[in-house]
Amino acid sequence: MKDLLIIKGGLFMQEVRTRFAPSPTGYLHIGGLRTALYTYLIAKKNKGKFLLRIEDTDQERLVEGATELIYKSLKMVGIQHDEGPDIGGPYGPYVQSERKPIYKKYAEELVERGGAYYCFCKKERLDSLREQAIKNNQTFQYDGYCKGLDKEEVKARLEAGEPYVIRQVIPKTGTTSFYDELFGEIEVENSTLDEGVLLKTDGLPTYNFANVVDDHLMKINPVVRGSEYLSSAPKYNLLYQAFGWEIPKYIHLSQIMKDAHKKLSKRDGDASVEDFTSKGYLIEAIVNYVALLGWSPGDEREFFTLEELEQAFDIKGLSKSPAIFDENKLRWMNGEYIKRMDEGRFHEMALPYYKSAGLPEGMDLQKVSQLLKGRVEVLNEIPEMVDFLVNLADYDIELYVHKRSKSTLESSYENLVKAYKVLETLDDWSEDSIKKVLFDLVEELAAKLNFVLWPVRIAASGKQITPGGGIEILYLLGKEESLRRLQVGIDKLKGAL
RNA sequence: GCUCCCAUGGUCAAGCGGUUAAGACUCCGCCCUCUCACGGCGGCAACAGGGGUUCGAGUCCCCUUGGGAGUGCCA
Repeated sequence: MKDLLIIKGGLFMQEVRTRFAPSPTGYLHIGGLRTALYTYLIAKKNKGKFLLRIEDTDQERLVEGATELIYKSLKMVGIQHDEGPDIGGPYGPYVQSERKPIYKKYAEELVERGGAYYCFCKKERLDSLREQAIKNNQTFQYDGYCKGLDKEEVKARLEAGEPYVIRQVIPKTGTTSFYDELFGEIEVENSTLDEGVLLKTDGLPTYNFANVVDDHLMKINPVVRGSEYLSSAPKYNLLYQAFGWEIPKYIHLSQIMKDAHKKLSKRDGDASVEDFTSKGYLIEAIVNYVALLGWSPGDEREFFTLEELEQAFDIKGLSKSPAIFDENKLRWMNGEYIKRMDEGRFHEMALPYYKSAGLPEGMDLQKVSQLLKGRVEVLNEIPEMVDFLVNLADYDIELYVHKRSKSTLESSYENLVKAYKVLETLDDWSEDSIKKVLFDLVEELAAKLNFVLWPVRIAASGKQITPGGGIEILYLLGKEESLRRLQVGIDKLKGAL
């Protein structure tokens, strides 16, 4: 008896082996990330293997360096494949263009078995057929023109070196069905299926053929892929049957949408994983968020590390309907990750942003980090949050008017003058000392804290909202700059009174 | 057009025949507070429509509507 592995109540009679099979056409985008993640998790949850296969059978769409980008992204995410082009494995090669002879051999075998046939039709003929179909409002299907060719003729034309493709034979009548672990039984009429190309003129297979051959040879089970393959799955089953191969379990994943109508795509801009990380999103937050887009653990948990996902994941929680990517919620989750991060790491990550914001040399950046950590959602918002520490912008004196603190232009002026006086004589410019003299002042005035601190903070920052309060800001600015700014405030108010 | 799939608040989602239909994000209010944020408390907001089946339907079936995917010598 082989191993028994349980997926959604069904039994797996063999080792679980899943594969992520991107085509190297660019960077890994969010949808690809989620497919890779779920595929990986299904393998890990079942103590199986996860492999990476590069599907580069479309030589025209190849993008230089794209495969490396995929390695890089997966590594960043923390997904490690057990077999793949870069690390090898018992079922290689794992790059389809390097498997060319294999597909030819199997395509020929399929012709022998009656599951496929040679086709010599020219592009022009197919184009006009397709045009005709569109005109008649019909689905295009190859008309089987070359299907009836007798063996001798085929042989002769092949020997003459005529270009050819190999097409799949589809039964004219009857139905074909397949079972998806998520969607259940799906049945289609064979008459709606096209006798598509399996092996192209250039000798490379189409996806429709390569995926079946490779998944079988690499012992992939279950086959996990996007729901865009749902409608061609019957054809794959027909292929497995024609070869006499065992049909794998299928798990088709719903899509990630940009909005209700458009699916998330590279063309719409920032949809790649690296676009998000470069904006200041943490990879852990991205992974966590994406994991929950289309999957639910079934309980109230929403924070997961990769390791926790490996434990918790179950295809029962997969959603059949497409999910809309909500950057707003990603922002929130990223903010949560930042809050939970240790201070040292946050400081390290924030440093480059301080640099680009132009924070002064001598400033206590650790303190800045302390103030920011609980307030930042995405790292790239740091520069504008701290800009006031660099320059005091020209601000509207109406900022001094604040109802809750009972601040008016007059009171602000008076309090600023008093604050200036006590601060001017302060030698130890530490947060504690500043706090002490200002608190003493407040006590002396028998006022509310904010009556004094509101105008101080406004004068020190020129902004209505700041990370940190007045005392913290004065401390960061240093005595000289602080006094200068307070004086600016005093002058502004004086001019207005 | 044809084929297939999907359908709970604005978004992510729990729910698997009997619930006051969870929770999270967003938004709003209150509290806390040296501003903001955090935190705490509270609130707005959903079963697309119509037929069945059933004692009883968000949950099962059918139709309609809406949406998505496929329809390539792309994957």
